[in-house]
Amino acid sequence: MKLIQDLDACCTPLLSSPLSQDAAETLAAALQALADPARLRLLSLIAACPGSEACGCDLTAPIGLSQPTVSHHLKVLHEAGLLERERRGKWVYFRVRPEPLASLRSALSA
Amino acid sequence: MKLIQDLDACCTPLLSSPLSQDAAETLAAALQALADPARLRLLSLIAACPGSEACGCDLTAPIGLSQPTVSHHLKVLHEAGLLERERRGKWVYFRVRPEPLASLRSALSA
DNA sequence: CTGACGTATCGACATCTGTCAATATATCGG
DNA sequence: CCGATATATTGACAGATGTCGATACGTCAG
Repeated sequence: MKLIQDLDACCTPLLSSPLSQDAAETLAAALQALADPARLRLLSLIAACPGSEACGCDLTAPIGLSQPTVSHHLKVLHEAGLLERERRGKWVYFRVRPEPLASLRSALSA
Repeated sequence: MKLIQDLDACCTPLLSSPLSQDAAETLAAALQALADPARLRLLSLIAACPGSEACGCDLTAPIGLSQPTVSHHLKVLHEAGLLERERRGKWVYFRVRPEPLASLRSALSA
């Protein structure tokens, strides 16, 4: 399993030099985490909340998927480093981490 | 099937407002086209060639996959608008189109 | 026309992925 | 401790995806 943490380290801009197999796998894993409509909507939904953070309990209804499915997508985003996760009592709050998105943007440049 | 052409039209920056289901599907389709190690390597390989263009016949060996598989990936990239395709005699040349990558970068911004 | 070569398509297959219902785990209020 | 509520995990399943060998298609040289 590729670690998405080191996107910066691994990924010179896509169009500037040929990617190694390893770099390609790392970058692909990061893109894969984003390449799902439900996950994109979750990210944008959370980003639109005050403080760029939202309680998990407020995310199931607007996405229109079952609670386990939403939980699954949140886990994928969290493991990709795109979301911070914080437990407060019975609730779990998620906050968008903008850094990996910035890394992705520069990896997709010339 | 989502048309990736209208990425600009559809996709306000991810973190600026909640995505509609339609916009999310379009953006996800574009990301999906990129989210594969072989395709990323093909893109970067082609971009590194003089004129950002390469003959298909020179792409199979460095990628290390069968000819049908490489042809399949090139088709995916072409249908996503990421590659131009031009036949010259028995050869087919591919050129990187930077525009959709730029659209993706801005879609992944705040 | 024929053979050679580059490319595309087809069919098959294993694997991955998104989804849900059922169930487990965690936390709190009383 | 108990019940209620939020969240996570499990198991199952259908559909998508990456891969290959075999084969078809296009184009050119002779």
